[in-house]
This record gives sequence, C-alpha cells and structure tokens, in this order.
Amino acid sequence: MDQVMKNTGVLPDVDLRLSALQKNERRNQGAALEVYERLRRAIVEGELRPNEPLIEADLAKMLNVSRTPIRESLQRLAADQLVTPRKRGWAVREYSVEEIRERSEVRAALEGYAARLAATRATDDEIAAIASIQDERDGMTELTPAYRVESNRRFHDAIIAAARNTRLADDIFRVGQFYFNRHIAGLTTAEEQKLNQHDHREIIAALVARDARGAEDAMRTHILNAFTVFQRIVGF
Amino acid sequence: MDQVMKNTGVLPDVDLRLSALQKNERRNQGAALEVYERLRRAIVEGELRPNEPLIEADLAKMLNVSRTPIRESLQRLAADQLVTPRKRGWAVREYSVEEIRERSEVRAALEGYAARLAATRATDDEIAAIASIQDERDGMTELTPAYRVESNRRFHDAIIAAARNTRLADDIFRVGQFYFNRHIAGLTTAEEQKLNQHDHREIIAALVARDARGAEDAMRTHILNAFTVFQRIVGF
DNA sequence: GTGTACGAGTTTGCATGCAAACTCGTACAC
DNA sequence: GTGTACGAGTTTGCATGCAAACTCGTACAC
Repeated sequence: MDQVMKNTGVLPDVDLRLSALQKNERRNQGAALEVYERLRRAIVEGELRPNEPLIEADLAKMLNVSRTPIRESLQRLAADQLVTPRKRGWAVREYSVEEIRERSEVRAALEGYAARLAATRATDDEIAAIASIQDERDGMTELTPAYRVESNRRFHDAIIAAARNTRLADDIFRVGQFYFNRHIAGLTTAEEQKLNQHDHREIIAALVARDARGAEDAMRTHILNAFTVFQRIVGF
Repeated sequence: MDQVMKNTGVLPDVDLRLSALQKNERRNQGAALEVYERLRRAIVEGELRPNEPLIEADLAKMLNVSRTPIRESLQRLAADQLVTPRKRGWAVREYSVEEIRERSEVRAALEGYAARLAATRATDDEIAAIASIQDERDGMTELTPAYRVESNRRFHDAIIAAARNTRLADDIFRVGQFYFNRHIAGLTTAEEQKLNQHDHREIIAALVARDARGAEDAMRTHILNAFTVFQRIVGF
C-alpha cells in the first residue's frame, strides 16, 4: 500500500497548521521550530520518502542549519510518529493499512465525542454557522477538489471548536485527517460525494435537535465511511 | 488547586512505564531516553515543582550529562505537555482544574471506545481474565491503596489490550491516568470504593453480554465518576 | 520615595568538536 | 564461487564553545 501511495501521490496534504500548543512555543523556539515545520512538511508531502534514512548532516545542509536543531526536531517528529528509530538514527515512518485503520478508529472515538459535546455545548449561532458551511457547499454548482477539502475542514473544525475542549481538539489534530487530501478528493465518485453530503446533513440534523448520542453516532459513521472511501481509492 | 496538590502531595504516581513506542526507541537513544525518563519522573513525582523554571545547566549537573541530551529530552517532555515554554527556556507545566476536566473527557472518549471494541473483539478467555482481576480484588479482606491502584491498572489495561488497537492504547497512555495514585486511593471513602466496584462490575457485565454500547457507556460513567472523586479529594 | 538606566552575571540557542559505533566494499582464504 | 575479515569512511551521541538575549541588582536622578 505504501507502493500505492507512492504511485498515486496520496501521502501529501496533511494539515500543516501548527496546533495551539505549537503556536505557543513559537515565541522562544525560533529556528528549531522552523526546522521542525519544514521537516514535517517534507515528510508529509513525500519529499522525504517512507523508510528513507534521515542523515542529520544532510538535513542540516538542506535546511542550512547545524545538526543541533535538526536533532531536536527529530525528537518532536518522533513524538508525532512521523519518524521512527532505526538501529542508528531515524527513518521516515511508513504507515501500514492496519495503522490507518487504527487511526480512523481513534479519530472516530475522539471526533464522535466532540460532536456529542457540541450537541450540548454549542450556541445556536454556532450550530447555524456549521449548517451554513454545508449550505454554501451544497449551493455551489462546481466543486473543485481543493474547495471540497477546505470546506470539509471548516465543517469539522467548527464542530470541534463547539465542543469546548482544547485538549480534545489538539488530540484530534494530532491523530490527523491526513487521508482526505486534494488528490483523494479528486478521485471520489459522485455516489461517494452524495454519501458524504448525506453524512454531514445527518450530523447537522442531530446538532440542531441537540441530540448528543445522535450527533456522536452520525460523526462516527461519517468518519468510518470516509475510511472506506479511502480504502477503495488507494486500492486495498 | 496546584497549592492543594503541593500540600497533599497529590501529583505523584503517574504511570511511569514507557509506552510501546518509547520502548522501541530504547534501542538507539540511550542516555537521552534515560534522561527523558528521569526528568519525567522528577516532574511527575513533584521533585520539580509546577512553574519551576528548568535551567539546562542545573538539570545537566543533576543528571550528570551535558546539556545536549537535556535539551533533546525537553522536546519530548514538551510533546507530552509536561513542560511549557517560557520567554526563555522551559518550566514545569501546571495543570488547572479545567485541564484535568478536559483530560478526563478525552480519556472517557478513548477508553469508552476501547471498551466498546473489547466487547466485540475480546476472546472469551480475555473477558474471563478481566473478570478474574475484579474477583481477586473483591475476594480480598484487606485492600491497601497500593494494591487498589495496581489492580485498577491491570483491569483497565486488560480491557484496552482486548480492543486490539495499539494506537488507541498509546493515546490512552498519553492522556494519562495520572490522578489515581496511592495517595488518592488512600483518601477514598468506603462509599466511593463501593461505587468503583459497582462500575467495574457493570463494565464486566456488558463485556460478558457482548454489549458494545453498554460497555462503552459503563466505562465512560466510570471514568467521569473517578474524576468526581478526584475533585472531591483535592477539594475544588 | 519612585522611577529608570546601566552593566555584571546568567542562560539560552545554535555551532562545532571528537571518540565510539556502525557500514560497506575489497581482498583474501578455501 | 562463497564466505569472512579487515579497514577506510560514515554517522551518530554526547560534550563543549561562544555570541546574543535576557535578568536582576545597584546606583543615580528627580
């Protein structure tokens, strides 16, 4: 499957925004954080290939810094699970199908719970705003893959924000919605897009009804459906 | 509340085991990982106080290494949220009530989901083993706080293992069951212990019945109950 | 007494140094 | 041809160096 990923260029487009925590750290950790971000991007966009050994001196030269900030960044990347230890040093981590299934389950658990909390804690205005993100989308005649990714992200982020739990938000961010990117978005069938729209509408309906369990179930179903689509596209 | 924590010595006793991921890294990252563990322990056991600035040179002297492995460890500790950036360098992170509530919610979401998966995926033997952990405990005449903590940990770990999702297990480990330690265990009332036992029995009953939703709900209730007990004890 | 400016001392962030561990190709034995 | 032993070259892990940024106490102005 990593072969498939390589060939279809499916890896890229992870959400590269810094988490709230990381932003907070920008204050002092100047170059080291910059290095971390750039290495993260390089891995995530596939410039550094899965299983590729990461030679500190090479990375240092590539980013025009010394080995010290590189080594510190590698610690962070290891905590993110983007990099994995070898007998000596580090290599880019390769994700198996099994791991992507596991991540989908974790995301279903966390984001489902976020939807549950949102059903109780969101203001009416917030729920209206969530619905309007979907309305805007449904009202458009032409949907580019980039727009679909972006709109989807706003939809999910708005629900997560309404859950009022920054730690939960951060953990959802960490587990990553890395598999819905432009490339994938461009390969979904009309039917799959219809299902996606249906899922979103179910979630909104539950939120409007302030139905916590319903919102949670709908969100879980949605996330596991997205995983199924992902599986079909990358072909396992 | 951090004042309360200081006075009651409530901070200690976080689970100091390395996660599966960390163990894997032991191979190459020798001293640096050792340093990380020792700093983690020092923070978690309260040797390094919340908001205490962490002076690299002092830590280096204290652990008898140079500043380099200290700095690398600080990156890991930051990823764990045990350490927080200051204008210059780092300080031990202080948890607010609000953050502990947030963590409890995340743990309820993740560990509830683990119970759900366990209800479907556990073998009959695994469920029997989970039940027997509780049977052993209920059959004892005298329960020391240390035993209660240890038995509780085995109970939860067995359920998590039966969920067959290592990423989920790792995330549960990360969010930490830091608030149920010996000190807290020694301060619970007979009534609270009764409730705890009841919660565990409910979870077991749902697992035996292979009732996924029931197991999830019971686990969530249990975790949120534990948070309530924690709140009472540390007194907010 | 209150406020501010200076400077010695501290501490960081990054670069560099260096020995030990590992890798890998060559050559030699059989 | 297959296997192994050696050693040059590479790369790491940790230590140390050093300039820049910050801290904090003292002294001086008002």
